[in-house]
Amino acid sequence: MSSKADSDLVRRQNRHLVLEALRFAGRAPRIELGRRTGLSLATITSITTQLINEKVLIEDSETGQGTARRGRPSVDLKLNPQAAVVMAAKISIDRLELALVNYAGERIAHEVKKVPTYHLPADDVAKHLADFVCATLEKYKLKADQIRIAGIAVQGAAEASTGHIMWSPAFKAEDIPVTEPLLRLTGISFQLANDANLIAEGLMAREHYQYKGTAAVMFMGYGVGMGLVIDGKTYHGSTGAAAEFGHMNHIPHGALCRCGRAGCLEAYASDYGILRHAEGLPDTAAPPSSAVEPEVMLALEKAARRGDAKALAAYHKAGEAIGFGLARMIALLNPDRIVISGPGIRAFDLVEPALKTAIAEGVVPALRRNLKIETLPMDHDMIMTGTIDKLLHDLDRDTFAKADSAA
Amino acid sequence: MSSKADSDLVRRQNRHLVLEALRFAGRAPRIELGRRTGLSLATITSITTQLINEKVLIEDSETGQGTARRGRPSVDLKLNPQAAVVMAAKISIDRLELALVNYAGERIAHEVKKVPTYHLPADDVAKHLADFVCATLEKYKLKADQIRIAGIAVQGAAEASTGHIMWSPAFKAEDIPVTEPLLRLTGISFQLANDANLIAEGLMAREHYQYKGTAAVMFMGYGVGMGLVIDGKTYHGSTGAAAEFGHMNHIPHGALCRCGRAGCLEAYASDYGILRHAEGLPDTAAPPSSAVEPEVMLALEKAARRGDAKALAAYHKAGEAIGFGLARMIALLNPDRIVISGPGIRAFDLVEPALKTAIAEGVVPALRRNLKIETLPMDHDMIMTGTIDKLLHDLDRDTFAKADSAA
DNA sequence: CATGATTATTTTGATGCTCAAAATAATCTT
DNA sequence: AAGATTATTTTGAGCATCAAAATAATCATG
Repeated sequence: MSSKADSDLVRRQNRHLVLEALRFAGRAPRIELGRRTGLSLATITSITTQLINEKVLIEDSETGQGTARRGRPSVDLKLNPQAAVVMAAKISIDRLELALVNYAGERIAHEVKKVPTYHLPADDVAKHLADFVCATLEKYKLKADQIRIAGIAVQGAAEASTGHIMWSPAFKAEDIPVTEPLLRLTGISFQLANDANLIAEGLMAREHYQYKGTAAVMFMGYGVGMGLVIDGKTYHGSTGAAAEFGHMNHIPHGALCRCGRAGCLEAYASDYGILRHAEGLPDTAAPPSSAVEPEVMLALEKAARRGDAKALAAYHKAGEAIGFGLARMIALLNPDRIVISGPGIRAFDLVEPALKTAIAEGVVPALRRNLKIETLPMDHDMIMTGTIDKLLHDLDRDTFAKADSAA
Repeated sequence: MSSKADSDLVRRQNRHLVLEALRFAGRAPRIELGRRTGLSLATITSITTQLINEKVLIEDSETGQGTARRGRPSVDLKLNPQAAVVMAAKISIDRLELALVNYAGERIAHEVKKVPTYHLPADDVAKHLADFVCATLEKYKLKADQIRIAGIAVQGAAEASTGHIMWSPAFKAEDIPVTEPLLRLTGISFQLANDANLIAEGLMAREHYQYKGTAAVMFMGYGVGMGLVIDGKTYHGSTGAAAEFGHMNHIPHGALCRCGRAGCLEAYASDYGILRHAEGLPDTAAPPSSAVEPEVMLALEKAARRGDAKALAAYHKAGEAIGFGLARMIALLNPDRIVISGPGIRAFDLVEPALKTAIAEGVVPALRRNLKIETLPMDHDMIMTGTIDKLLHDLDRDTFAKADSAA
């Protein structure tokens, strides 16, 4: 089991509790922190004065609501924006994105750079990113050592343990080293993670900052992805590349997938899979090397809504694939929630009937009795938001919850 | 996150550490407990004298190895067998089993009762069990309140949260209430769990008592089951009925399963599924209502080994089904180990080639690079052993690690 | 406008836990 | 019988939590 406990552990855990409560509430007086954490006011005083001395928290005299009640007025505490700078990056097709955020979670910067990613040699990926990072640091007059924590979100299979992108729709190249060269070129140590995992993390963390159960967050669009939250924690698998839902087999020896294998769920339910079927191409037709243009998918939706039989059949097939995929996931994990999002959700009404039928056919009733399936409109910023949430949370836990965080 | 920490938590966790070390070692002197737990000798003395006063531990003066070294001789500590009595039950087809174990893990009793389970009305299940429990208690001159913890293992979908057996091959009836009537009739509060989960728990717990990663333990035989260990802890899902691997869909609209649905993995890979295919019956042929006799399966194996084409094809199909099922699980969870066991493992050589091919076809290479697949000969006692291990572990954590366990 | 009521925070003293170091215990060596 | 050696216990310091008491900073009110 876990390791030995001592008074250090106690303080660390309770400091973390206070920081978490404050991150959730934004600002709160000591008495409310006591209520939220269950700690006595004496302890809250002890912890907060320490944190204030370390410049992790600040008192905020602006009374906030003019609610002039009698009695000594409370004084709000909040996270000190100056305590740290966080850098979050996002790699997607033909586009790099970078955000700087202060410790209070306020965005300092948001930069975008267009880079033709697909044909980039593996070794150039980190170079482009590093250039972008350095330019941004310079623009905002920051030194690398002021970045207290940094992370990168990428679509596809990201291996956290090695810091390599094993495979991503943004690149033709495979097994791309990222974190090691970035550290060398910029002096900043980045964490690499799959974008779906990060969205799931962000989403569930927001959910009253205390989601406890098991949930799957699925994305449909150019590809099909999934982030898993198991017993309240995002699950990353043994190498950090879990929940490859899009490349979970749907039909043995089935349709040809972008990844070169046959029968993956994506080959039926991603943009190109749907399109291929709607166009009457055989399942063995090679997937396109670049993303399907949004206009093309919009046109296909319109056709389906006009009643075009081929288009409808393609969406039906996609719904069936997703439904059986989810059914298999449910059989294995018995989650209490499924959240479906992604750009493809625009056409969710077209896939939903087949999806529901497939789940009904593929899952033992006992397992779907308490299951909630929700949809969530896609917001492209969710990836950045999730990444930032995770980084701030890690910073709270691993750095500022420790007693000597002063630095 | 977790709740507030105080000195109580510290003591509880460190007591647990000591108990765990002693359960693993069997017996050990204080100095070794210090080494194993990382706690100072002063703390070990404090904790152990307390535990000895509470009669949870005892000193064992029998020097053990006659290794007469110089210096003050160490004195071994061990778990006090008298500290508690644990009851473990197992429900399988036509058979109830009961074991009594003392706190040191030594078996006090092992009773078996033949009961024709299949046609039992739902309400009689708990009655039969209760009678058996009461008779056993009487035989060993024990009162119900001496049983400190009790658990039941059952094949099929057991819902821990409600204490109902949702569905089991042992019963025609469904949704059978178990723990509630048992408590009423015997005064003992049982935990209900799926047998595969319990085996997984026992297996991984033994593994140096510190297995940390993600593993799947699969069983093949009359049915197909799975127990999941995720990040070092057995995973039970939101209602306690996770890892219904046998009823994970393999082929949409596929072969008829015992559970009434179509295309479940079990319909291809369980004894009856293999047999049905070997006998040339259609996939829609109704599964038998009772277990396939072991002799029949042995005969089928022999036929396959003689080169009988139909038998070979049936095993091939089973291997493919299991392989794709595992491939899907791997895509989702990226485990670092898969352990395959169960009575069906006798014929593993017959299914293995197709199984391996299916995994190779169905899993992204990155996810199987570090994956270990092992087989383990089935030992029917594993279920009992796993149940007992889990109960003792729970007892350590929830009862004896608490400071006032004296009772 | 001074005094009391009220609410928030800090201080104080008690208690519990771990730990390093010193003290004790129980052996074997010589 | 006096040392050497190894295991355990005792002692005193340090740190954390908490309940209760003390203090601070307001509003209410006669």
